[in-house]
Amino acid sequence: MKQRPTIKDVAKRAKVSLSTVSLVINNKGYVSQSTREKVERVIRELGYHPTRSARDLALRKSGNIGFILTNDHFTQSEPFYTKIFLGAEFEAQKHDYYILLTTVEKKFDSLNSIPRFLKEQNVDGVLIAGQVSIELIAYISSMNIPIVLIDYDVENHKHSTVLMNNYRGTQLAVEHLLELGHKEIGFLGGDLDHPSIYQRYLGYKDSLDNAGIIIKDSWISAKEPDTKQQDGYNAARAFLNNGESLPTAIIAANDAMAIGCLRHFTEAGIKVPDDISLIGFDNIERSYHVKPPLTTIDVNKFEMGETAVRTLTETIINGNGYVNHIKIPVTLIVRESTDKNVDHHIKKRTHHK
Amino acid sequence: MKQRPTIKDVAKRAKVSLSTVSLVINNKGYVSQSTREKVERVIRELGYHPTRSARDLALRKSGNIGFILTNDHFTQSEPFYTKIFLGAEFEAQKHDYYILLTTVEKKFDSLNSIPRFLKEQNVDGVLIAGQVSIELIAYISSMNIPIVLIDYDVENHKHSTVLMNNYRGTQLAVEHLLELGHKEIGFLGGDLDHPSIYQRYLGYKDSLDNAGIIIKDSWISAKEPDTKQQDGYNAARAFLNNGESLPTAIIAANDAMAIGCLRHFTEAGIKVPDDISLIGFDNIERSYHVKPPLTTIDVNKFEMGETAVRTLTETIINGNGYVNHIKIPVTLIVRESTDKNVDHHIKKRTHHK
DNA sequence: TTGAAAGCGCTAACAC
DNA sequence: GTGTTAGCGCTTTCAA
Repeated sequence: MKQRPTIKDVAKRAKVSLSTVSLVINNKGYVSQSTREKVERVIRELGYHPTRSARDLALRKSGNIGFILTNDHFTQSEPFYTKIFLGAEFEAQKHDYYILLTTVEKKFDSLNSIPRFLKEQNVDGVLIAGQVSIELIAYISSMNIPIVLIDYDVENHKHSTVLMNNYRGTQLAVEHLLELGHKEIGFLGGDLDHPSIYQRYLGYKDSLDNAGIIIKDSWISAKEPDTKQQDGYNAARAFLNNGESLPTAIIAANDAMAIGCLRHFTEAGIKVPDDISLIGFDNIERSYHVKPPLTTIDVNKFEMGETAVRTLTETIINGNGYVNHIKIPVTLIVRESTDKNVDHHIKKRTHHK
Repeated sequence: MKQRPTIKDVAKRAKVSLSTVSLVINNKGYVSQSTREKVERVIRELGYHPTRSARDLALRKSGNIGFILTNDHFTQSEPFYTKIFLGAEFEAQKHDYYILLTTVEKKFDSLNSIPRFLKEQNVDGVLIAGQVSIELIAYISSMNIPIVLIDYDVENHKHSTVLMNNYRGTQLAVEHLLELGHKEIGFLGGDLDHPSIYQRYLGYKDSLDNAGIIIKDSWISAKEPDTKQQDGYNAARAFLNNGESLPTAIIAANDAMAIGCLRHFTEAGIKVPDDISLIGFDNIERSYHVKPPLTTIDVNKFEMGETAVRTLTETIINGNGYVNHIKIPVTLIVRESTDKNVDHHIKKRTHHK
């Protein structure tokens, strides 16, 4: 790094003391308007910027926050976490923090899984995104470093969380379908043990309850082990084979499952949305490219990152007792997979007579 | 950050001076085996770790390297740059550097496009990945900060580069096809002005030249404006409509174009690899999922990141005069889109008589 | 409202 | 081999 001006140079040139310059830089204490302006001018002339390491040393902080996610999450093709990172980086800038990004393996391994910024105590707080091993979370927790969990909720912890509003998401989906005239609405879910999926299920169930609609067992398929495309495909087959009539619309636990479902329907000659409406969740890129494009639920990932950093900096300032659970709002994206196909059905039934 | 032991605590407890401890930590100078062991033991006992800011301040360096890529590149669904980042982070660890990742807009804008670690001079060197605006590169260059360009080659610059060996890639592709018995090999390229694409074209051309095969104009389509899937689709149509007979195999400038080409062939009833063999380039995720899975060229992204950091640290040490141009080796991934379909053709032609 | 001086934790001469 | 000491550039009492 090339030689650059120090606070001393600024002081000398502005003919004031070091501390005055420091006060100006940090907008602290009382400095007369005239000296302030003078100092600011010199700073500009010299192109002065405080040296981070010196400041951090004096302040006894690292000036960094760590961002941890799993390898899988970081290199997955859906840019979900990268967008969260971008939001985090944007907000960190406002608080004068740098973000140290690192990935860890899914399974905990006390030798390799511990990010070096933790070993070296080079962060003032940590952001954890997605399903990071609870052992690691416990480890960090034991170091007494402020933590904010993003898009992941584990039980029995005392950290702040930033999640998307899963419950509200399926609520929006149901409202949309009700407005279109649907009364028979199914839910295609995978692993209900996953907190997010369960919230989505609850949002669906409560909304129909509130609308006075009694959910038939045959409208729900939630026995799949996971929530991937293949699970959606299998679940769709289960729907078709259960001997009951299909609901007029289905809400899937996520887009991947919706796409799998769509694929099976297509193969079985069932048309979306003509024969049945379909809603996904997550607004992944592919949800837009399938035929028909999926109506789905979107969340602002950038905002998740921003909020997480804001919460983390507050925790750093207020101490570890500060805990906050934030749900980021979701929005309904209406595309072609939902329609008033209730009418079609009625028409069809009429024809059948 | 909680109170932690300093070098002073270690010295006191080990009953040695500060400098001895420092020497032990940094593996410098001469320290007797016995004191070294004593100090190391105390360090372990106290769980001591040097404070970065203090060290950086004393060393007058930032201890960070910047990693710049465009927003588009970072959030694209193909995890190309994220893998490069991972490799870079891995190597940075060895050199005791932290990586500050930031994205910039594609178009340069002197107000917003300049990463803050540059303004604040908080990096000792910079990695630039992909097509970052040349204005920004010039700006950084003017700051006299060491730069290494990754996967991007601009003319007239004096920086080190880490590129994949594009030339060797198409050479491998041609060799593979020749081994299968192909003699009529086409090239489906887009924008030949792009340095990487041009290298791929050259590798193709030179290999056929060396094999004594004279390339027919009709085997080459390189008039498309870009290298996306749609361009491949269009190029494939051009092939079919030029009135000449198709070559027996085609090498595309990248997987995206190959997939577009494949799609058009499928629509036109041309079977891959039965009627024609097809090779892509880049080994993107989708190249594996199309039917048939594409034979393609792969490069180790992780290694690109590692190499870039290694080169950068060398430049930081040796000064900006140090320039190195490194090509990362590529490998051929044989899948189902290539076959000895030359024989099929011959058979067909025989039948036609 | 401004200045002097101590100290943050570490490195690197230089002396012993 | 090991200890002493003077910074690195900044913040922050405490006086003035």
